[in-house]
Amino acid sequence: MSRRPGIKDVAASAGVSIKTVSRVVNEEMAVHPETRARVLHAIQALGYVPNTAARSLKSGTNGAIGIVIDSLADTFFAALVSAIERRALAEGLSVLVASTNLDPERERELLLSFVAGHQVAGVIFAPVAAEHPYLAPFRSSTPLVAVDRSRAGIDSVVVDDRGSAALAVQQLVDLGHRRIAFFDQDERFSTIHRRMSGYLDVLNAADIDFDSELVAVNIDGSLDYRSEIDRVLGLDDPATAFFASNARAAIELTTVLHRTGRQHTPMISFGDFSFADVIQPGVSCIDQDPFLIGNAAIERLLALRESPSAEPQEWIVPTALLQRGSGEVAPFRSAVPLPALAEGGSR
Amino acid sequence: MSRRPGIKDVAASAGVSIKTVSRVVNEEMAVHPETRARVLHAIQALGYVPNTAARSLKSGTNGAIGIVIDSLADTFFAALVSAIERRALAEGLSVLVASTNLDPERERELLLSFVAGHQVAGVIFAPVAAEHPYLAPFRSSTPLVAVDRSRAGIDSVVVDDRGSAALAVQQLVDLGHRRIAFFDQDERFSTIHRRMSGYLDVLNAADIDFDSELVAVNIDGSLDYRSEIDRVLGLDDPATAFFASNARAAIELTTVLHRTGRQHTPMISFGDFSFADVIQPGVSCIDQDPFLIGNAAIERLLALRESPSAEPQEWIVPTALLQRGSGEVAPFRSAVPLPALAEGGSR
DNA sequence: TGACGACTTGACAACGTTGTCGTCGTGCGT
DNA sequence: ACGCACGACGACAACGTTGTCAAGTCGTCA
Repeated sequence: MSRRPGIKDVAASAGVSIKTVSRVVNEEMAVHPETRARVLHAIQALGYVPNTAARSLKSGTNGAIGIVIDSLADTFFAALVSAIERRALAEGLSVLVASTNLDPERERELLLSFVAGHQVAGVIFAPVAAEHPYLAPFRSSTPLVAVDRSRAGIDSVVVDDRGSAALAVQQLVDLGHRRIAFFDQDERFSTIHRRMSGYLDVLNAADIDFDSELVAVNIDGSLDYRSEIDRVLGLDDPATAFFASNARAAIELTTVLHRTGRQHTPMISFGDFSFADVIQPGVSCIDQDPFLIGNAAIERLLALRESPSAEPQEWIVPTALLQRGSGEVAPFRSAVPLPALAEGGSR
Repeated sequence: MSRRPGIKDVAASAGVSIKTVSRVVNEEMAVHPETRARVLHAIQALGYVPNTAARSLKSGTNGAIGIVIDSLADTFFAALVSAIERRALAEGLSVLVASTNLDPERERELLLSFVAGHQVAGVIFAPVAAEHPYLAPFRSSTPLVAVDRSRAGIDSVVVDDRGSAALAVQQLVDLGHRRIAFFDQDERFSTIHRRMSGYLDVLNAADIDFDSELVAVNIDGSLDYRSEIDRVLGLDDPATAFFASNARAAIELTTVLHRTGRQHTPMISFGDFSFADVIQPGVSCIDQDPFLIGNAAIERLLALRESPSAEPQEWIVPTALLQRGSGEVAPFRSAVPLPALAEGGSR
């Protein structure tokens, strides 16, 4: 049979030159209405669809924005991509997604493939490696925006990790907690490092000694939450509350605590998750809205398209402490007198 | 400054012809090792990355597989895409994702853009429209696989909606339930239509009259779960159990029931969701594994690449009824004597 | 009437890569 | 010594589209 119809076939069928067809397709003016109608009819009849590859070869850009994230199976990133896609659509841009699975080498491949290979109109990525020297040649021509984790010299959209974490921990301290477990510390994420700083800030300000026994360290994602939880709750001076440094940890914590009948253990999570407000008690969270972050990221990217040589900015997206119950509970056996707050929380 | 290095620059720098560079990049044999080394060195030095657009223009395919789904914010689809991406990566294919938001017109645009515009190596899509006549010209050249919802004449990967739903409803009937609410009926999805058939199958076989009062109808996603739940529980002959026809409905049901203190109302969900096994009682589910479906879909797609003219097949991916508690409860006031089962469920 | 501008159209090159084919040299068999 | 096969490489066209530029038609104004 015949191959896909190309612009040539349309031109022949409409009795015009290929350039005129091109003009019609691209909605350039200066085409006689009658000619346009003939061409349109031929396009319709043949089912012509312009070839994207040829188009972007010619124009040097492919009208897509590349997104590189940790994993699509992560609901935070899935929602992030969804937000970006919606806005990109309105802008007439399509979306190219790929996951790194936290592998810096794969990150490199993907970013170079997008920027140099596909010549995307811009890239939004959750950085894995500490530095991305290989992106330097493209800085001036392709807008790059880091999300979730910031990097020096690159436009970034992040939340105030340190401050937000401090807010959460402060609430626990105000309720009388002195032994707050930190789940989990993970070398791979600078965000978590900053959240730890916020945690330490509060302890310092409240004159509470930092105890590394209260920190669960996650090596390559292989932390056994069950046994770590048992450990910190079994210390001579046990934890009276949990601070989950990320949603994944919060989910694990919640699951284990519920399964073992300790669902009333005070806890606050950095990062919301579905059902955090359904279970009893509701899990109090620092809410890090993926839609907000996604929208901010693509907004920044679109701005960079206009003025490519703008200085890199770091955008801080606001968070909120959602008080749902789990984080508004004083220690069961408190050594200090409780303030009026006690049970129940606000809201 | 200088523009991005092209194959010509590499050729000049290495002192060879562009064709030789092409050979090295594509790992064709018949290149002298020493020459190859020179070229490789030049590539390294210049930071050359081959242009994808030109490549796919020449070869007629772009080495990507297109995925068209309802929405990335839906965890089921996010996991599905994640599974497909992993397998595609192993195959050296990249992934192009886009959401329809259930708009058939947008589905059409996306599918045509992928198949005709981008000339993808294959498409996996969750069909929205009842028919896709515009895909006919590509049937022979581009592998197409429908997921989640099957369509005549197109390779499909689905679960046995009718049988699985029947399995769940049967369990409720076996426990003595005669008034089982169906949440929700939604015209837009044929899967839900088939699940309804399974529901009716069981009622018929058990000689239970179908009562349309027990069915919550969702028009364009605007169902008010809260009031519908109140309605079916307030009937003269009220519902004693719920069958959620989809995960979204299950989440809404669970949320409302928990918030209103009726969390022990018997219920089974078609479709698992996170935390279904954490809350108390756990929500019994028909488990429809997105990874299983994703893997099957891409496996079928890869097979179609080998033999493009194979007859369309419908693959049925197995489901499992996860008994977690909520679906193993007899009616509170049962008109019939209870079998030995009673409370607690198996597992 | 002639010239000039506005509008419409087309021929052709170019984008960066790969496929086709031909050339050149070298080693081997006879 | 001659021919032949084979390995290594390059010149050139082609993929489908858009940008550049020139050419054609028509109406209008002096």
